[in-house]
Amino acid sequence: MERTHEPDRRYRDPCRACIACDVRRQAVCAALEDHELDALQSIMLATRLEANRTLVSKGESRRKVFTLTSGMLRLYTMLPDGRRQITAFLLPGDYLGLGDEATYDETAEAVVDSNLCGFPVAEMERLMERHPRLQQRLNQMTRIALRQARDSQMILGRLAPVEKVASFLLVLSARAAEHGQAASPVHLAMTRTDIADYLGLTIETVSRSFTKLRVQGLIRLSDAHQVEILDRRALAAVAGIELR
Amino acid sequence: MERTHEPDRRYRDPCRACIACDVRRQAVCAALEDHELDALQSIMLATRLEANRTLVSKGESRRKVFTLTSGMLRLYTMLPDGRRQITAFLLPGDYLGLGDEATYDETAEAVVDSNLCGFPVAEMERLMERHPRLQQRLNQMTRIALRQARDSQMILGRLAPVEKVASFLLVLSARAAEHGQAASPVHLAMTRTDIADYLGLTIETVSRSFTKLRVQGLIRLSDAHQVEILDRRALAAVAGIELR
DNA sequence: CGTGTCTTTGAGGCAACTCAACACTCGTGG
DNA sequence: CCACGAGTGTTGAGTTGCCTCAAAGACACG
Repeated sequence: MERTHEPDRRYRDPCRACIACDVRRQAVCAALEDHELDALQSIMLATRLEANRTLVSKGESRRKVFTLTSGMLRLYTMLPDGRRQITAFLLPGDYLGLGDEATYDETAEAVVDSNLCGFPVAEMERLMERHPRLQQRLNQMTRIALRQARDSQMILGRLAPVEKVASFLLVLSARAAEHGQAASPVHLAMTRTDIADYLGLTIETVSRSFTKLRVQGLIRLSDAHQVEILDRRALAAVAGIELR
Repeated sequence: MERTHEPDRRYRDPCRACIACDVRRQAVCAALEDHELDALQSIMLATRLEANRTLVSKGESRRKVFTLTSGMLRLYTMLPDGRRQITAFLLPGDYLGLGDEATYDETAEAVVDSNLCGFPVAEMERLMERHPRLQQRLNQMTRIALRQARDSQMILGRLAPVEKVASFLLVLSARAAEHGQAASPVHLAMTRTDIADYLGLTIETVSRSFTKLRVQGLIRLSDAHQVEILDRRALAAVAGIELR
């Protein structure tokens, strides 16, 4: 499933200026005024990543950081015996490289074909010195990531399988809404294996949980990757979790 | 177990200047030079917190932030039905209030009698503007917390009970060593209930896991709260996790 | 129309949870 | 001094539910 050979296929698309970017208002660059974007754009390297390709591997030296502009990434770590824990799914606007260590502390792979803006770490740091708001924005994104990780701890540690899946759907729905998309037909770009490795379950249990929610009339599955939320309130009750 | 009545018993201890503080080199204040400490000290309010007292509750308005100087705190959130997930144990030098929202997003309680430095949020923010390194230090601590939370996701999602307990011991041992204490007789200040709520287990399973590790000769329990690590390598193998 | 991937469903076993009892420590008070 | 009770931890027995193993269905692609 995961390949590691040459992660990047770079290209420059002159038509696609930062100022007209889809995630202009959600990514790090939201911290900059329009007229400041050039500085960012000049060190930016557009990157296309095919589905299931590895962008960066855990332990690799951390030379570049990225903003996801389209598609989806999964961040994970793996145990020696192959068990995998996905710690986050990145959506457009999200940032990769929040850590400040010399190496990446997680592997990042594309869930579907994705586009990214890559920035050399050294130049990015120089830029942040000149534009403190860029730094601030990044710190804010780190705090958001921390909150999400702690929510995830609750989900992993204390929720039953059906509850996990219910809360997963609600979180995805909320995040889609934040990105200006419809909240209800939730599109699950990832496979059941990904969901299982994110929720600490097996694929069979994930599948059975979807079935349970469907039978109870809380969701409708037009196909395995399109989930219509029929009863949000009941779903939230099953999730047993506060909606943000 | 948790009480919420008047969390703070304040006192000023003039003999105990910041400059001579136990956690001078580990807490936020490590970012300041000795001669800059006055600024911090002038807005500081020493706080003593008895075991099992609540310092801040989830949802409460976030008026103060804290540095733990001695003792231990647990951070947790609770589901409506009483299930609890502890997301972190804070050790001396750790910071409470990394989030930037208007309210605390987790409850913090003392595991044992603890001492803290409290800082009004508004004054702390003003101080950070004047001392950017303070801000930087806080951001660094946020990134460390994020990494710990993601490690915890792996532990919660993919490790078996014995593996969870083994890795818990190793993490505590490593953190004790960071704080200049002995790595081997690990002192577990928290109860089995706390450990269970941190690792996503029941107290019985935690207890049985300790017994298994003991029977296998990996640890020695002089009492329930003193764990001697007899075979660190084997324990790491059981934990199945990289040692940082 | 085969082939491979992904998903769903079924059957059975095992491990973690539930329930219960007991050991131990530490105060308190008779 | 000992009895008592509360709180905490350990151990045992039984059950439930998730995981394992297996098979079949759904779908895309060549």
